[in-house]
Amino acid sequence: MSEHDTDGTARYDVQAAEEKWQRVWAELDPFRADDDSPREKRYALTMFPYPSGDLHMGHAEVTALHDVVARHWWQRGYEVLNPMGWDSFGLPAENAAIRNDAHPADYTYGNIATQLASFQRYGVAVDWSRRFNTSDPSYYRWTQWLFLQLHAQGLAYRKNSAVNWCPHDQTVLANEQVVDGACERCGAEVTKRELTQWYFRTTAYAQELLDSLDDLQPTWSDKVVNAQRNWIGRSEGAHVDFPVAGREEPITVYTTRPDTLFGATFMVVAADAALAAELVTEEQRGALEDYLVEVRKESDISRLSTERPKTGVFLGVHATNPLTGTALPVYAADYVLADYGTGAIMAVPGQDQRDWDFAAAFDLPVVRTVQPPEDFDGEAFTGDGPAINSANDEIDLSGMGVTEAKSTTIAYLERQGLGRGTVNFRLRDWLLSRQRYWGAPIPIIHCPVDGEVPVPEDQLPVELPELRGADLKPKGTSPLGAATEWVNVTCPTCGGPATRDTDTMDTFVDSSWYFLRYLSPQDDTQAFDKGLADAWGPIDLYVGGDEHAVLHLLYARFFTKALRDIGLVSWDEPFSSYLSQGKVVNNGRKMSKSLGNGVSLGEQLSEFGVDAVRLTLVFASPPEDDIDWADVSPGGSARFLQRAWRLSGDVTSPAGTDPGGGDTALRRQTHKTVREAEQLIASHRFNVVVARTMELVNATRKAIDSGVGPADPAVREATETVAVLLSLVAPYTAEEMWERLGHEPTVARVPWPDVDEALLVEDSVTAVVQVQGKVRARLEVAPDVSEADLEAAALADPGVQRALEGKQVRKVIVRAPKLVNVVAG
RNA sequence: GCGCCCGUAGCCCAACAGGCAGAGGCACCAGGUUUAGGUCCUGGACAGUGCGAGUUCGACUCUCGCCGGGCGCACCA
Repeated sequence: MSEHDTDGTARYDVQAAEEKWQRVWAELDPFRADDDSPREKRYALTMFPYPSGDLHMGHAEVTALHDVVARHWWQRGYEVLNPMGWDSFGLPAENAAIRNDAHPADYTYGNIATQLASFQRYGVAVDWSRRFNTSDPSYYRWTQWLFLQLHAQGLAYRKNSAVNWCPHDQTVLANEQVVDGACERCGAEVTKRELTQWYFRTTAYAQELLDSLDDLQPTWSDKVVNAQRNWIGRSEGAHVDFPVAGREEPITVYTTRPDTLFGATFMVVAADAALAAELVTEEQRGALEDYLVEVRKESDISRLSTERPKTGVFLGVHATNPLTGTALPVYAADYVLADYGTGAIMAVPGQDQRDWDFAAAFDLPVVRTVQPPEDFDGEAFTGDGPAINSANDEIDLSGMGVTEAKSTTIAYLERQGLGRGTVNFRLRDWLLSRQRYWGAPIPIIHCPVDGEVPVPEDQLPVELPELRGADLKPKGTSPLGAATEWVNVTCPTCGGPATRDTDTMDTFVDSSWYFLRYLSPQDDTQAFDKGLADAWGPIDLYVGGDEHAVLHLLYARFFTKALRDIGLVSWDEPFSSYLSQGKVVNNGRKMSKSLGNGVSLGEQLSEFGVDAVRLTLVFASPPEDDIDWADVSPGGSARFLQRAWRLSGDVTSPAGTDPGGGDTALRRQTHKTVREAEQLIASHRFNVVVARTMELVNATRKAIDSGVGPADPAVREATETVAVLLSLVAPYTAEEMWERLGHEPTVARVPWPDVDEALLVEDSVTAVVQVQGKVRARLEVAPDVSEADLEAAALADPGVQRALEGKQVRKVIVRAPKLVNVVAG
C-alpha cells in the first residue's frame, strides 16, 4: 500500500481494520461513563434487545442512528451514559426450551453472548460494564421489590373479570397486547375468559399520562403521541341515573350525549356485566343465561365487526327516563361493553346508529331530539343541529345546538341530583400476570388466614424453581403450580400453610424500569440510586421502534409517574425526547422467513464491512422512514468510505499544522459543514449529515487534484474534519484516517471542531434579480449590501433593463442580499 | 366512520424562517485511466414538486377541497 495514492486505487483492508480497532477500543474503553465526571451529563438509550438469535437489520439500524448522537455528545464534551442490556425474559426462550427439552436460560444466555459479540464487532459506543439481563435474579429481585412498592400503594391489585386469553400461548394478555382481536405476539385469535388476575392501576394516571403528552409533543414523534392520545381515549360526558321500579339502586349510565336524554327510549346493559344478572327477573333469567352462552362463543374478531346484526335479550325490568318519566325497557346485549363507562347505556336511536340498529331489530320507538338537515336521508343523525322534542315542565332545550344543550342538561341533572358531568377514559388497567414460566414470579403468598401477603423484602428474590422441557408446556395454568415444593410455604404473617402466587409478570414490567437499573447495575442494596437518577436522568434521547407506541412507552411512563409518587424518582417522564426509527424492509415487504426475503446482517457485514452497512443505514433516509434494502447501495457506501480514506494518504502537511494560512474557500466549506452538522444532528437529520460529509470529501478531492494541492493546510483541516464527521457513522474508517493523519487514537474522543465564525461570512453572495418572478440577472454583491444599493444595481443591470422594456415598474421587492423582484406591467 | 402523518428526477432523498426547484447517493449514458473487468477521474441526461383552487410581488413550503399511501382508534355509548 503506497503512502500517496493519487492513482486512486489504494484501499485499506476493511477486515484487518475491524480486527485491529476492536482490540484498541477494548483496551481504551472510550465510552465508559463516569458518575463522578465534572462534565455535563447526558443519558442516551436505545431500546434493549430481546435475545432471539443473532442481531438483525433492525438492531443494526437503531444502534447506528443512536450512535451518531451518543458519539457526537462525547465529542461535544458531555459525559455520556449509553448503556445496553438484554430484555431476556419471554416466551421464545420458553418455547425453545419445550421443543428442545432444555431450560429457557440455555437459549437466552447463549443468544446474549452471540449478540454481545456482534454488538462489539458493530462498534457501538456503549458502556458495556453496565450490562445486565432482566432474567438475572439480581435484576428481577428488584422488579419484584418494585411490584411490592406499587402493591403497597394500591397500584397493584387483583380482580376477577373477563380477560383476553391467547389460546395458542395459553396465557392472558393485556389490552395493549391484543391487535385487531389477535395476539400481538403469535397472531392467534384472542378469546375471553373470566379469571382473577393481577393489574396495575394505570387508569389512576390516565389524565396525567394524557396531559404530559403536550410537553412531549415537540420532542416525540407525532405518530407515537397521537397513538397514545387515541389509546388513552379521553371523552367528556355525564353519568345519568335512571330509577328502576322496585330497586333501590338506579341504573347509572355513561353518555357523551346528555343533550339527547329526551330521546332515550330504552336501555342496554352489557350482557356479561354483573348488573345484568342483578337486574334480570326470574322469568327472564334462563333467556339471559342462554344468551350469555352464545356471546361467549364469539371471538373478539367477530365481535369487532360493525356489520354484525344486533342481538340482545329483554331483562324483564323497566327504568324511568328522568326527564320524560317514560318507562324504558332494559335489555342485555353484547354491543355494550362491561368494562367501559358503567357497563350500561341509555339508548337513543335517533342520534346513535348502534341504538338505531338495535331499535330496528327489537321494534323499539325512535324519538329524534336533534333536527337533521332537510337533505338528510340517513337513519340516526349524529351531527349538530337544533334540539327538538326536548322539553318538559322544568327544562327546555328547544333550538339549542348540541354543545349548549349538553351543558344545559348537565347543569340541570346536577341541580336535581340526577346525574353529573364526568370524564371517561378508554384506557384500562394493565393486566400484568401471565400463566407462563420464564418471567419474574409475582412475590405474593396466598394465605387462607391472612389473604394476600407480600413476600418479605429480605426474602427477595423469589427465584424461579428449576423447571425444563415438558414441565413448561402451556396448560392454561402457570407451570410454576407444578413445582409443589416451591409453591407450598408458610405464611410470613401467621406461620400457617400457604401457597405462592404461581403467575409471573408480563415482561413489559421488566422493561418499565430497566433504564433506572443502568445507573447502578451492581448495587445489591437498592433497585437504583435516586441521586444518580437525578444526576443522569431523565433520558435525553431514547431511540426505538414505534411498535411500542402504546406498549413499552406507555408502561414506562406509567411506572415513572408511580415511582415518582412513591418518592423513588423525581422525574415526571422517563424519556425527554424520543426518536422512532423506521423499519428495514426488503422489496417493499417486511423481511420474514416465510417470504424468503430476509437479509442477513452478518452476511452484509462480511461482504461490505461494518462501516459501509452503518453508513448505508444512516444515509438511506430520514431516521423515521423505512429503509428498503433493495433501494440502497452498501457497495456505494463502501466505495465512498475508501474515497474518503484516500484523502488521508494524500495530505502532506504534518499533523499540528496551523490551518490559518490555508485556502479560504475550502476552509469555509469545512467550517460550514461542521456548523451544519451540529444543527442537523440536533434535529436528527443524520442522512443529510452524511450528504454534507460527502460534499466535503468531494471538495477536498478537488482541492488536492486540481486546486491548491495536497500540501495546503486547508486540505489537512478538511480531511481531519472528515475523519471526525465519519467517526459518528463509520468508526473504523475514521480511526484509519485519524491514524494515517498522524494522530493517536481514538478519534471517537477528540473534541468536536471549533467553528471559526469569521469563516462563515461570505466575501460576496449571489443576488438573484427577478422580473415578474423570472430570473433575469445574477449579481455578485457584498453580504451586507444595503437594500437601496442592491435595488439600484439590479435596475441598472442590462438584462433587467431588457426585460423591463416597454413596462412600468410598479413595485420592487428587495430582500438583501439575496433577491430583488421587480413587479412591472 | 373519526383522527394524525406523508406525496419533489427511473429510485432513495435535499431545499434554513415563503425567495434561483437540486445538495448527496443509486441506477443510466459518454469520455479519460486500465491488457480487460472493477476501481478512480471528468462530463452528461432526467422532475417543475399528486390534482384543483386560494393567499402573496413570489408557494415544494401557508390555507381549503380532492386523489393516493402509511399509521392510530373504532359497537368505547
